[in-house]
Amino acid sequence: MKAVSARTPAQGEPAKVRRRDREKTKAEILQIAFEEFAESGLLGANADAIAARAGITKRLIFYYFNSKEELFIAVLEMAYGKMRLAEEDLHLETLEPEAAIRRLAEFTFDFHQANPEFVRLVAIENIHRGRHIQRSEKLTQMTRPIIGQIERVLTKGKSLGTIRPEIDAHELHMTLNALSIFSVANRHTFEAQFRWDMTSPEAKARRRAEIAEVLWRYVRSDKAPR
Amino acid sequence: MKAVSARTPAQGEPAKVRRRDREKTKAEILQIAFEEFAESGLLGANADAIAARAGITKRLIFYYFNSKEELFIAVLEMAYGKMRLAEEDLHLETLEPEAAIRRLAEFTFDFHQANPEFVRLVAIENIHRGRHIQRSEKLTQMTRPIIGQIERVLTKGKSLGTIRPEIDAHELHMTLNALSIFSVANRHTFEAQFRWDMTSPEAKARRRAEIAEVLWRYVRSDKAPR
DNA sequence: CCCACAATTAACCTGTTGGATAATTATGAG
DNA sequence: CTCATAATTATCCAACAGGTTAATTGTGGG
Repeated sequence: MKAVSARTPAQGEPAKVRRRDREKTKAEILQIAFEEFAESGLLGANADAIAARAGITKRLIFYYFNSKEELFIAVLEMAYGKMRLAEEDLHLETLEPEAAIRRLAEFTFDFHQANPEFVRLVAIENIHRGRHIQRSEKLTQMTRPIIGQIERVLTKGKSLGTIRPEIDAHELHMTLNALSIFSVANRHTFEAQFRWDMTSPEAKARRRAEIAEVLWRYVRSDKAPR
Repeated sequence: MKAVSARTPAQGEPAKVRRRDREKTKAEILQIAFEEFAESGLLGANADAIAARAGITKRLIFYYFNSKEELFIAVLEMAYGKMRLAEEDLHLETLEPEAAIRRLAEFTFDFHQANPEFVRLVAIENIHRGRHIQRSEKLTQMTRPIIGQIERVLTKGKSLGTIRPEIDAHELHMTLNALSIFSVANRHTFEAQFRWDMTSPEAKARRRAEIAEVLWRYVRSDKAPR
């Protein structure tokens, strides 16, 4: 909470007097654009609406981000950046293989459940055939440290004989993401088809356990039945 | 191939003279709308473009389908109907549990790979929170016979002791669909992040086998290691 | 043969919305 | 204090696109 100007606004006074803070303004636009894009898609999101919610003029959006598409790319960069950060906090190395795999599964599931806007954004970007993620230097460069973590868990498990030698880190990651993302991304059509509530705490808990189980049974060695 | 009018068009003559066939015109609009919606989404798809490709006037679309949203619903109904039909041709009952589960996995994978437009359409409908699928009588009524088939396989496997008793048909179906759909729906962001080609014949074959393996290892009983 | 009706077309209308032009205002360096 | 510059606003615009009005034309039944 840094001082914004010479005039100190009275406590509780609505901050309607916009201070000229480049970074803060950009960050606010980005956050609101994130929500709007996740809600309505690239085409559905409306620049006027973003400006209104951010309490600024539409022109400012283009002043800082040039075009709607570039704004969308910036939003993607921010969203993926946050996930990457969260992944770094996982310390799978400290755990035994089975615990590590289960923790990884549960972490991924929880992350997607807690960030449905992110999941929707990814779905939207895929509808657009990944054209923006490809165009972004930052995103094509951005490594995903989680792959390294998974590889280390697998190596350890394979040498201990508790994990099958043929398991591949990328395939595992794909399997896990597929399972985890589906629960958020395909919620609506699935619920409509089967009248199956996927949002209740019980349904979520069940699915969370199920995914961890699927994953562990997939990787575990046949020789070491538990 | 039924006769369309008194005048028989010469072989190879472009059928630019539109015959006044209500059902045929509707079907053509529907097919092209399906492709356009899958390609560009509900908002991105363009009525003029659909009309142009169908060789008719835009007005006809609204004459037959009232609005873009209703056209989209009709497209969804057609697409889900086709999947339902395909599912009926699966005869899992004739197979032993393991073979049935593997066949189910491979069938589902192949269907999604062969019908990426369908997968995209489902993703698009989910972005719109399933609002159209909910509005459609036909779709909310439409049962999915595959669930019954899965249940019968599970029952058989459980009584034989080859499938774990706690496996649930809906959870299994969700797991399989998640894995299968992901390979099509999230192709682009996944490929961009990991530079992992998911479309080569080898990658597809590998993934296909992997999914069948995941599924079987998930459902099989601990007592009967193969 | 003809006419009622349905299929189809041509032309139009209007709200929306990315984006642009140009003026304004706050701020910090000197 | 002041002035150059950057942040911000007010206003406008042109294209696009969903939907409509009204006219036209083909066809099958009488």
